[in-house]
Amino acid sequence: MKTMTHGNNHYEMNLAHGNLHVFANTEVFQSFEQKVFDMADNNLRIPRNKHMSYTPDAHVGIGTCIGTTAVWSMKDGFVSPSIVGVDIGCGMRVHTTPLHKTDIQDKGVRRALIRAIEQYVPTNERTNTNYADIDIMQVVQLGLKGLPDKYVPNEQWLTHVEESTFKFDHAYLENLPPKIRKYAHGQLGTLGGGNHFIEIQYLEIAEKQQELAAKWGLFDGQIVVMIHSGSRAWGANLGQEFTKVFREVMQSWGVENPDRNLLYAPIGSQEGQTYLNLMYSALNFAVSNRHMIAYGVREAFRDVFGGDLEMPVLYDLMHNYALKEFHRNEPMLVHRKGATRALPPGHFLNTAAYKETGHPALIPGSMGTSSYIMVGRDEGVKNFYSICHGAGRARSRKATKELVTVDQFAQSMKVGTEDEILVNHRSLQTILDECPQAYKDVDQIIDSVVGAALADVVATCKPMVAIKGV
DNA sequence: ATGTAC
Repeated sequence: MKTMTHGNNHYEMNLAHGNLHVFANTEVFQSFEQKVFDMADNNLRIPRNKHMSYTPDAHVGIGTCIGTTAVWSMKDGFVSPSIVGVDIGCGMRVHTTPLHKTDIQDKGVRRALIRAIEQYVPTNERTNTNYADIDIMQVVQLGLKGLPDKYVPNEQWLTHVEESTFKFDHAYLENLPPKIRKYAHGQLGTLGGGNHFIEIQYLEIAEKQQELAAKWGLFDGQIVVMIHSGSRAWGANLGQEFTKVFREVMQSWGVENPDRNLLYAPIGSQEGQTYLNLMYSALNFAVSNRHMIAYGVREAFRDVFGGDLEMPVLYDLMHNYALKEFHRNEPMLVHRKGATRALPPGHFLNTAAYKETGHPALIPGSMGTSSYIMVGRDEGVKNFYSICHGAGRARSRKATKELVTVDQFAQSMKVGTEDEILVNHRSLQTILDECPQAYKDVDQIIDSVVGAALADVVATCKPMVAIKGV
């Protein structure tokens, strides 16, 4: 196997079935296990691939590694539910506040915020919202534009997002899995489990980015709310259903891959079209879910700090999807599975509000560590403007529970000190598999991305409160 | 990831 280097932190590996680009610093690159490269090689067996890459947070996933960007031409390419991932539309959202760090340093105030947020945003399995005036079928068809006006505080909530409506052919809704509607309405505006979270953080603006930060309405010491959630059972049901559909149709075509969990079909096939169209319904659910979580968080902040507190959206964007994008003079299907789009200043794909500056790329850390607000660079073109989606898991949930003690977890949350990061759980045991020790060192990941000239850090977000589901 | 489960 031959490995070429293209400048800092950019490797190109010549695998048996095609080339894999890897963006990582030396330390991170050397830490990858062979399994992730074998997995890439299986993915490269899919014909006519235009680009396949790993960001530094890459780790083994089902069929395809988390941290993959994979591109095909819309004309003769492939679509893969395995390279979208099971949590379709999973993504990040940040809201700013006028508050300063010192306003919530008091633990009593922070505990009041946790209690208030939990009143509006269900965080436990099987706890639901009850927005009687929301029609869930309008939401999955029209995204944010399918929500009643009363849940849209102002126009800005519709413009500072990757897309307010993901357009698709609604006729395909006839092919929805039968059980998908069952819990959908009650799950809109709920957090979900696993790595999903709501964090209250304060900002440290990067020295060289004061001007851009000010343009985005950010200031040093500012309190912001970061939300990580997805399309809940709606996307999971679609993912499951189409895994079955694709496996059957691949069998009937006689298509073989060493990994039975790696499923794909031509974009132009009936199965490919059905999946692509319905995937967009999950993206509409996901962005609306994060919107409604944010709406609940805003209500909670208003209960604590007064009814006129404004919480503008900074941005909402996803890291699990396949989008049709125009690159290299043709329409391409860009899969991002645990990879974040980071468009540079002036790029035509930017939403109008961020055309001039490039949009905020929102990168979560692990619990108890920093998160980052970044901005893409022109050089990102070499990776179709994809950067990391977070720290990336370093070990499985099971292995984490065996390795890390609750005490070690508590220490990393600074429990008992003035700077303790407060959590909504009585015991850390419940969420031990989400401790920072389960993840790679996020600073190494960010260093890899910055060093590869894919993006720059605008602000570091330091956690003060972490709200997790189960 | 998912009121998980060929």
